[in-house]
Amino acid sequence: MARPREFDTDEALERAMQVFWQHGYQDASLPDLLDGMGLTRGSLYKAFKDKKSLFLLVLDRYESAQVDAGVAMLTDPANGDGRTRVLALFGGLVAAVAAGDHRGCLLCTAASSAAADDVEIASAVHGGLAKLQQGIEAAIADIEGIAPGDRLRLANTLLTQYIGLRMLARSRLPMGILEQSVEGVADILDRAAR
Amino acid sequence: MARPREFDTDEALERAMQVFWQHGYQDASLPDLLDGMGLTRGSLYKAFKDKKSLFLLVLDRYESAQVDAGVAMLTDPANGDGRTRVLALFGGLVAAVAAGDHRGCLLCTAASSAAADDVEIASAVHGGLAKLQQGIEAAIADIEGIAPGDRLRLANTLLTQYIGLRMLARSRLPMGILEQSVEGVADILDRAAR
DNA sequence: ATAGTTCGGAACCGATTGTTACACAACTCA
DNA sequence: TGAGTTGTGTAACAATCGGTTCCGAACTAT
Repeated sequence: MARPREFDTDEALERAMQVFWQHGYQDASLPDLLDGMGLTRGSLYKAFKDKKSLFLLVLDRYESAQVDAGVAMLTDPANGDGRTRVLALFGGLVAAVAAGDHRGCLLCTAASSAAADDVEIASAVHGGLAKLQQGIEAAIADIEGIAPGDRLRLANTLLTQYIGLRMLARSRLPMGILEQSVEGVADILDRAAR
Repeated sequence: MARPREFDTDEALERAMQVFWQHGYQDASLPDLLDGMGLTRGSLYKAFKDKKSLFLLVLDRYESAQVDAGVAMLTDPANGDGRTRVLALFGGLVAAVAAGDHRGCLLCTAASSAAADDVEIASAVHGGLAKLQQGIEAAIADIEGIAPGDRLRLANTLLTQYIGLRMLARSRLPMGILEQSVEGVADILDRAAR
């Protein structure tokens, strides 16, 4: 009935996520996206409406890929006890930076930018972070010695730590913080568990 | 010999800081700055060279005003013991947000934006954060029961916590984290001191 | 008075922003 | 094969960006 699409929508979305992840919502220019996605203006607007709609799809993809993977790791008993799983989350973060990944967290970057003024974007960002929050809380619940009443507060502390570290990862600042952050988190966990 | 400046340079710089604080370096447009500072293009370029030079002056002002004030509070024994001083830092942060201040941290915002690619800006940002790091470490040194070898790591953990909280403050997300963050920090301190 | 400097303000620069319009190509279905 | 439909590619859009340059007016110091 009509001409078929010459590119794979899913793959284009994946590439768009990489561009937004590196540059943020506003600082990712349309030429940046077109280059990264490998298509032209006409195709992009035909397939994804406009820049904001594309970003909302990317946020959704990020949540169902990156965030859900982290939550799955935090909640799967096969990965060890709760303490091990939490430390694995932060260890993965440090390892990524050591490997040259300075993109930080797509959600955190969006949350602190002017993009957060948009209701739909803010809502999507909030959903992703809340999901991560619950993942951390679930892992904490699998650590012995931590009172149930302390779980939420501790989870919030760790989520804040996670956000701070990902911002530092993005900054490329030689503060020497990331290198010993896992030990710092381990201290928090071990001293909370008594 | 010449016509005197009709505006106060210091006051203009203060207003410029407010604009950059709220919008970040890139997202603060020239009209934004002109409106906020209450002067015209000709005057701004005559007095401050260009946008980047103005921002560097603002970063310097931020460090010698906001950061130094925080460090002074962290290091002055008149404000109580080290624990009290650290908690006051975070308490002030929470109070500011509760009062409607969602500007976050000028240094943190700059650090995570593309402005950090500029060497001079990155250097100034690093200097400010390092100063804060040392202030926190000094306060920790005044807490009994914390081994000297643990101070730096604990200071880094708290600085990360501080950065994360200020990013959350900027996001306006209703995560319910800021409200109980002081208790979370108190837990970290109390459990580290044994 | 005069030389020197800064003022506010407008005009303009080239570049970039996200978006739209349109002609053409490609495909399916009858 | 031809009609109908949709994607592709490119040009052009209006708006804004940061930055620069000009101007007559205002003012001070010599």
